[in-house]
Amino acid sequence: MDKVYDPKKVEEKWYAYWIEKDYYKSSPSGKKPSYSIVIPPPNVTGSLHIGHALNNTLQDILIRWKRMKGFDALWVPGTDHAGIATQMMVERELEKEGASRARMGRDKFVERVWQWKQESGDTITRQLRRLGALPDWDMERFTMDEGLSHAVRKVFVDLYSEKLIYKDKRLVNWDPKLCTAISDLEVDQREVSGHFWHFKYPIEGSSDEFITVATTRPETMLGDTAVAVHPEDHRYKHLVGKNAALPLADRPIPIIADEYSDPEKGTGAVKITPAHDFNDFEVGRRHGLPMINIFDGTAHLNDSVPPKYRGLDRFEARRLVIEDMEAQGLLDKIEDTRHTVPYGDRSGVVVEPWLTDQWYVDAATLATPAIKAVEEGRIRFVPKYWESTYFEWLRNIEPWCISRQLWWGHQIPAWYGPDGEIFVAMTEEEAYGAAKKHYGKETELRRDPDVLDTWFSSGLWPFSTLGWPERTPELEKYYPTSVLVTGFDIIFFWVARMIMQGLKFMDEVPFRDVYIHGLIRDEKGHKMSKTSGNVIDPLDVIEENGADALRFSLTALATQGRDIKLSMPVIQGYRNFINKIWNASRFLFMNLGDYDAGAETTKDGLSTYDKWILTKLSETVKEVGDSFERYEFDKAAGVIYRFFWSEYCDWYIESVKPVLYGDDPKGKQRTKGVLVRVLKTALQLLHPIAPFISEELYQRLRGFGIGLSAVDGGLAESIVVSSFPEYDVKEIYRDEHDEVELMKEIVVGVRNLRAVIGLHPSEKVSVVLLPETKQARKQIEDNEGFILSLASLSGLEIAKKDKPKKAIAHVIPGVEIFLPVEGLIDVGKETERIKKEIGKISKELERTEKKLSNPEFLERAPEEIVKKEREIFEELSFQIKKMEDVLSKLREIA
RNA sequence: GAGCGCGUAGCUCAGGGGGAGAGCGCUUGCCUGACACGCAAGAGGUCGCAGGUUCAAAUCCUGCCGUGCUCACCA
Repeated sequence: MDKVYDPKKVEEKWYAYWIEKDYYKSSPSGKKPSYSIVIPPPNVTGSLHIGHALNNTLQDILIRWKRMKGFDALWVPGTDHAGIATQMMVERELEKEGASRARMGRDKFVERVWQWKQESGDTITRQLRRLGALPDWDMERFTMDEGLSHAVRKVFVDLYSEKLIYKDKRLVNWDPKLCTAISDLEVDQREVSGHFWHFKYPIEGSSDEFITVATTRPETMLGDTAVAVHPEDHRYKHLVGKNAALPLADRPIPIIADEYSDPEKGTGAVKITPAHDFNDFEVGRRHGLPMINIFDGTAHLNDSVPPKYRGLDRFEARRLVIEDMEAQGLLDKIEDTRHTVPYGDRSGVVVEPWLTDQWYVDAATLATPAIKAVEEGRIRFVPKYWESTYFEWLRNIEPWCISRQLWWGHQIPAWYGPDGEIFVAMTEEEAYGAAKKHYGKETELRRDPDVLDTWFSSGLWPFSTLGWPERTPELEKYYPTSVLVTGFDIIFFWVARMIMQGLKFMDEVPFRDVYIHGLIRDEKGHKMSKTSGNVIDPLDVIEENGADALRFSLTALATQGRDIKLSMPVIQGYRNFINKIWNASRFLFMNLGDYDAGAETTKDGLSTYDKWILTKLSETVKEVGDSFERYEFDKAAGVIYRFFWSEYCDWYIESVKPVLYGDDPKGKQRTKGVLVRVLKTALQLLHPIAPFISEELYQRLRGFGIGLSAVDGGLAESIVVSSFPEYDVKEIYRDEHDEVELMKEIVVGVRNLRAVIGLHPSEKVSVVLLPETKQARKQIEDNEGFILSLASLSGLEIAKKDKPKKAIAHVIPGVEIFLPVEGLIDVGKETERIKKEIGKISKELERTEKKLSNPEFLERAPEEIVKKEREIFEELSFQIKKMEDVLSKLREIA
């Protein structure tokens, strides 16, 4: 066995083994209770980033743990077709080849995207395997699969027939680079520096009167159809009803009174451009104003503006409008300002409010039951406070624009007759059938060219992946799923929509729990991004430190309700832990030799230390199980870490060496038995978090004839299918536990004294112990070997009363420890050390005394608290008193 | 502007009414027959500030300060 664990030698091998053995498979026809998770499908174009690594590690932990607990665990993997991202990517590829989407035509282009998907679409799922994620690969889904597409059409048709989907002409967020509508959520509001341009609009029929408006978007003035002032604004009251002469465009526009105008803001008069501003749109509707669209789809000015400006880009137009206004003396002034501007989160260009026909979902209607489900606790967010984020959004939800002017995605199942009549149907034949009925004859139809927002299909994911609308065995057994594990950034995009759609079409919530984990940031707390160059690539980490080290790090850091600051040194720390496990096991294997596999089951003749470590193990088993149950991943990892390193390695293994190197054959077998038992149980606790090393070591144990019981009975041929340890009170040995804890304190005390005088670790000396009670005396006698060995002593004297004259001392509750010193003690230094110690303890004693002297405390505090406080008082008093003695001794010497 | 978090050791973070914790870093000493990705011993903290509730507050409440995120508005 290598001195250092090498993940490369084991990871691939065991992953292949798990697949070969079908451990990943769920079994809908089986009798086991179900536990199911659907993966938040990563973009098919994506590659594994650190956020995916965290998200999928947590899901894998839950699935592996539940499988070991005897559940029929289903984890559905898959990817999302990511309409815009994928289309953009393939278009870029085409560009390099000198081809283009437009020249190719729709069918060819879509075919090309599919071809790309076949060739490269599995990148991210391949990378998930490297992480050790073990979903049910036979259930892998893609949002554009035929089955899922069928579900999408069905949902569209049903919602349309209920009028929950409708077509409407209103302002949308239009991305002029991608030439498609996007939803509110896909708009990124960024604060930028800009200007207010104050424009003077002449009043019609007056040569010297003006009304001044301020704008951050001068070019839109070409589409103005009114100027609004507040009805109560005295400054402008006389102008209401008159017209302003819109400069440049040379049109009269009415001056209207509307409460939207805020007298406090700007000039108090506001230009109204109903076709290019959401607020103005509302004003326009109220007053029946014309809506003049001045842009084409790429945000170049169209023929609705004077010829001079036609064809200009919106920013060129802005420049020219300002210039022209200034030339006409109508530019009043320019103010600097900071304001927010909407950007497309994909394209990065400024989004235009643009008047188009789009398909909408009546989200408010679907939201009502979705709100109720969470209010009533049928869905539980962990941590709970995310519920308020969820509620706030759903209670103020806007119609959801679901149509996208793209080619890659689910084409909307709507067909138009020559007169614009709409036929929504599952298939083209059905549409034609309906048209024939409607028109009374065969009629040519034109299909709506648009596709649906990608989130529309991912909103169906928890049931569309399980075969809906068919009532498949999978759907029956695994819906609702047990938990959704995801980041808070897609609560609106995805979580809320799944809940709305799940309740609508399954009449049942899509998942019981929603576990929201944090975002991974760099060590300074900044978001990781390619542009800032601070990304930690999970694949690099795996390459360098192994998947288990990465997984353990992420798990240990996954505290609830906090983002994760990740850095390489932290990962290395957990890699060291993985290596520690390797070496503890290596130690065991080196000593296993003639191991009798029956030894681990014997309970007779267990030593105090055996019982102590078994107690610690049992406590660990309980805490790990409880932590997983509560999604407290960090705690589970922490408990395992401390148990394994600070108890098993630091104390148990060390305590056992004399036995292993001694000549008591029975004791050796018994000890090996306990070592094995503890190790294999610890490996099981570890397995959900660190699957590879736990499997590797378990397989090596099997080489010695050691096994774990399998969930399905018999011996487990892999730790994956072993039965997760259960807490057993019979394995708690309180007395032995306490006894060893005292011995550990004595050992630490002795080591402390050794360090004080700078003794070389190999130098064996003798100490004098003075126990306060008979019980402590007996325990020290019983554990002499332990103390001698772990404190590397040559001898140990248990004193009655006499304390050694020339010695340095250390006091722990109930025991005084003396290390006799050859030659002279440095009295000054020693006095200082003891005084410092007394000072520390005195402070604590003071606090206790204060409490105990408070009659109200004695009266009102619970009895156990008072009792405990008294015990503390006794302990501390003992220590102080003994150290005072030491001090006076020191004075005698001096 | 509104909502939600977070301020605990040098750093990253647990804890969450009753003796201040971990990891990393730091100091000192060690290649001790699993491991230097290691072992041992240490140093280091008015638990952001101010009030309040309580026998008892790092912990609960209120306010303030600092900090982060989300949503909304911006002529």
